[in-house]
Amino acid sequence: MNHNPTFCPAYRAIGVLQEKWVLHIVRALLSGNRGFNELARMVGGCNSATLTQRLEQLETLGIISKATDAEVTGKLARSIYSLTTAGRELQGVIDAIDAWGRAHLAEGPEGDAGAVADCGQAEAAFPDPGVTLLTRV
Amino acid sequence: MNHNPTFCPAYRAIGVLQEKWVLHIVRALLSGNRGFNELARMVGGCNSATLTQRLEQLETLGIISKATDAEVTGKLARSIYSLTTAGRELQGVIDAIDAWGRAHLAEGPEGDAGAVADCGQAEAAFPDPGVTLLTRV
DNA sequence: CCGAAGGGGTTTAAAATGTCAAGTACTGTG
DNA sequence: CACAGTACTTGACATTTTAAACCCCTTCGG
Repeated sequence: MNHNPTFCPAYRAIGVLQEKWVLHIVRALLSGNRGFNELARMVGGCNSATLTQRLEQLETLGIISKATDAEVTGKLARSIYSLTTAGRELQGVIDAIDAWGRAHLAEGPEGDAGAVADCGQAEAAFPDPGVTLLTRV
Repeated sequence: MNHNPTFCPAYRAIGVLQEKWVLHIVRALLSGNRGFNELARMVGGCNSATLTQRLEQLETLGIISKATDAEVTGKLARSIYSLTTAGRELQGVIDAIDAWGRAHLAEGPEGDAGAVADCGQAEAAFPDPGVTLLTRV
């Protein structure tokens, strides 16, 4: 088996989804449309530079779309990011990851079993670093 | 909503799966156990240094396991990587990504429509670079 | 015995990427 | 008017990935 990027959609899909933050962004957007700073706060740990870049890439790929809120009076309109149809269909991927995570990552390396909060609809802003879980060596 | 790493399995799962190459490695391993070089060829584009690191991390996470094949004639210790139960359960995630990829990434930016090979069981070795699809800016 | 080939890596420095703290530009609020 | 909020940009800095060597070991062909 090979996963030649040119011919294999799955290989390419992985290439897109494995990019840092995209899964987090999609997950945040699945729960509703968001503004830039709002998104930044939700994915917790992604700075504006990286977020701007990812957002542009995802827009180019047709996964998200950016709308400018015309309601705002002045020149600076509030940007609103939302998922396109293609993006919304990533729900299945997120669900699968979510299910796997609950089954195998419930108690982390720290041993905090029982602390499996739902976090699906929580609202507090966490300025937490985007920990990787993978121990860098 | 927040995806606090400490309390949210989904957040952590994303953290693990978004690491470069892990999805490719898991996908390769889902089709059978593999040796180091074999794996390197299959994920096409991942060099040995990175692969070694990822493999170690995935082993630590309990997603894959490494065995040394003692059967080989003489003392040639061929390493064999395989998925653990947890790793095998990522099949659902891969399937979801695969389905999404087929639906939305079938014809890439290059416009090579119709070239959607199955690639699920293909065997040729592709020394292709791990293209990212996301246009770096 | 020697060299080439295959397997399984490690080491190196450089290139690619990601991150951080600031700063820009503009507006609505107190 | 100072300040907070919006959406970014910038330039220096840190981390990650990468290619290319290099090492060890075994089997195969002369």
